[in-house]
Amino acid sequence: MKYSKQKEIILKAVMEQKCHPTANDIYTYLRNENPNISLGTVYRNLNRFAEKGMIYKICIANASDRFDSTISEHYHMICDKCGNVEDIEFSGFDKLEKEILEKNGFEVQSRSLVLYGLCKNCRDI
Amino acid sequence: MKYSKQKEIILKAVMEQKCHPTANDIYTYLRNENPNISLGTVYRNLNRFAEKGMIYKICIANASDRFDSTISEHYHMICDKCGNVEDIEFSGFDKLEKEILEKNGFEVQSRSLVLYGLCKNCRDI
DNA sequence: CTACCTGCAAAAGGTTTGCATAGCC
DNA sequence: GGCTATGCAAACCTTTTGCAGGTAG
Repeated sequence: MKYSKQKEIILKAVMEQKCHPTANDIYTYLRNENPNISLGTVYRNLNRFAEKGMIYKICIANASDRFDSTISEHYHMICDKCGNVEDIEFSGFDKLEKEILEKNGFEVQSRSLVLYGLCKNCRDI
Repeated sequence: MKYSKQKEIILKAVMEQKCHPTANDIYTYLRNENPNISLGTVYRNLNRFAEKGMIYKICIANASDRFDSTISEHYHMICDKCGNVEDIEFSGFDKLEKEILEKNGFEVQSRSLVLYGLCKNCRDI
């Protein structure tokens, strides 16, 4: 992948943000220092990075995709009330995927698990 | 919920289609016999049914939502090549969700698991 | 009668894309 | 110099919504 200043700052921004930013979050964040950067470029590069496995793209029901600098196997829980995204460590799909391959002939290549509910804060209110 | 002819045929259509139809699939299917039905009505009612738990809404990354007449706990695998959706039976989240509640205070209310990969047919090609 | 429903069409929201220009190697 | 990336804006796709008229209870 060819170097560009934009790629550099977009990737850096994802790494810095701990809160699972959307493409638009990144765009807004970068606009401060780089008023000319375009939303199209942010989308293009985030998707490229995700394709290459450099970052992880989280697809969420009825909401913007989010991006995550953590690429090890993990999943997400999202609060239906405040929208906060938290990480979950889980690695319990091996057995299931083996069974699926044997029974259905389906070869799993990636997985998306999102748990929806209420986070601690919103439950307490 | 108040009766309407449209609700009746939309619900019937979901029950008849075994292939996890999108809202637009249902719309196209119903148009043959009911040229006046509107896409808005199809969306409105599918969402209402899903809210009431009468059908199940499957949210898929970068694609239209699909609807499923099976409402028991199950998940889906989707072929990246042909787009086919197959059912998976799985009920292994109880332990994980209990841990999450204890550790993070997050109360899971619903879950979305989608496995992406290659189905038998597409692997054979 | 009244509340809820429909069809229609327009709007919304998120994301992608075509094009001309600019930048890396 | 050639090829790829960018900025901009328009297009795109799916889904939602406002409105005026219709229908169930």
